[in-house]
Amino acid sequence: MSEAASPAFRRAEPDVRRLSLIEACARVLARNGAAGASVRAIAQEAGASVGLVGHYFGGVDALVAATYDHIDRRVAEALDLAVAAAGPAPQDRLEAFVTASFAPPIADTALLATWIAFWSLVTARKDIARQHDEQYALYRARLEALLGDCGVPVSTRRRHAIAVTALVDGLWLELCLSPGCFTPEEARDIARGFLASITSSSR
Amino acid sequence: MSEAASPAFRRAEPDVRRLSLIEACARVLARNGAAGASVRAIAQEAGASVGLVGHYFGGVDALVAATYDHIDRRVAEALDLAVAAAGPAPQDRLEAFVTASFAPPIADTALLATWIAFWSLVTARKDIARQHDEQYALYRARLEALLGDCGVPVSTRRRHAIAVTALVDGLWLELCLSPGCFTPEEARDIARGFLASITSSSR
DNA sequence: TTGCTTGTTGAACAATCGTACAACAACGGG
DNA sequence: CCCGTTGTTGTACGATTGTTCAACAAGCAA
Repeated sequence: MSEAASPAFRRAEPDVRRLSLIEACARVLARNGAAGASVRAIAQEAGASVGLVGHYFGGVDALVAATYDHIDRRVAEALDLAVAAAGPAPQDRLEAFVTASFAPPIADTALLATWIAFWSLVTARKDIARQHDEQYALYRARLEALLGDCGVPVSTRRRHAIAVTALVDGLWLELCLSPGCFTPEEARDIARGFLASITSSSR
Repeated sequence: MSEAASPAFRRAEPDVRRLSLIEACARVLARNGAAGASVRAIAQEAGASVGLVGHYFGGVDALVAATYDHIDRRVAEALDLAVAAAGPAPQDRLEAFVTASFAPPIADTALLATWIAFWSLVTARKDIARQHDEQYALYRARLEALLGDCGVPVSTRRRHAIAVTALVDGLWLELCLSPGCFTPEEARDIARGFLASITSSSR
């Protein structure tokens, strides 16, 4: 009697497997913090073997960097979605872009864990520092474009983009780090007020 | 012939030894990042043995927490110094308090490393989360007092303190994380402009 | 079916981790 | 001078780390 035993494992499309490892890494990061994100913990979370991490990413640091990159893209998509849902008015679009950082899925402790793990690599590794610079520049460029649509002149656009980014980052960080200190609504109102002071003065 | 060999080690005052371990921890954190802050690396940096860390702090996490606490106090002292040097005018004192974060010794990659290492513990450990909440509340209370001196009414004081803290934290973070993206002077100007919009509207 | 490609596994490895603890020695009080 | 206190040392220990790699098997082509 020939018995077709269930396969010991499934072969996956490279991209699919990569994604499952990345998502597992994000979950472990959120659950155990940066210190607990070991190869074995991530592999177990993904239902794969330890060797696969090395096979697809070469090392743990690279996997963390890839996880940051992936989550950063997801954040960017969430921001795009918020802007698209805001309608055509430039002011509304700018406000939607900014305040989306204080609501799910962006304001999330799980995201913070990934960010912190990534930041802890920026100081030591040069290539990761460059990756951070690039993604930060990308975010600011999007913000500058939205500011431009609201009539903020080129001369002050860069400066205001830096300011808004800092304010949002600071609020988001504290919101994730110690929720209960202030509410997402308060953060949103603060950001709104700041945007109003910018766009009203450039008209 | 009785030879008085040079002592193999010196006994130190408990506080002195604690401090030397804390400062060594900060240096290692700055040099190797959060991942490289092992008991052995810290002990070697302090010129002490591995056992002393356990003797004085009980564990590495507690040492990192103590390091954060110590550096946080040093930052508070630096802020006090900046305020004291600013003179009597409330506006000047507030501005000095805020803009001091963008200059040495506060704007420093070494400080950032300590902060990140500490943040990475906040998610996982409850007692460290409470320590963070307390120190954040302390900072904000100082800021609220300075805002009050500038005539900001009680009703909006809390909200503005949260906003200023977030802006400063965001600027400080990015300044340390990728220096060269914008200058300390730009950060200072941005913070100044924000403070002006707060204090001028409450008069 | 047969054979090849290659995604996948998991054991093995050296290195490093944090903690515990018995032995040692510096220092002050007798 | 000696003796007790205690700060200090460093080894030993088991657990865990990241990485490597030979063996295996899933899936596809012929």
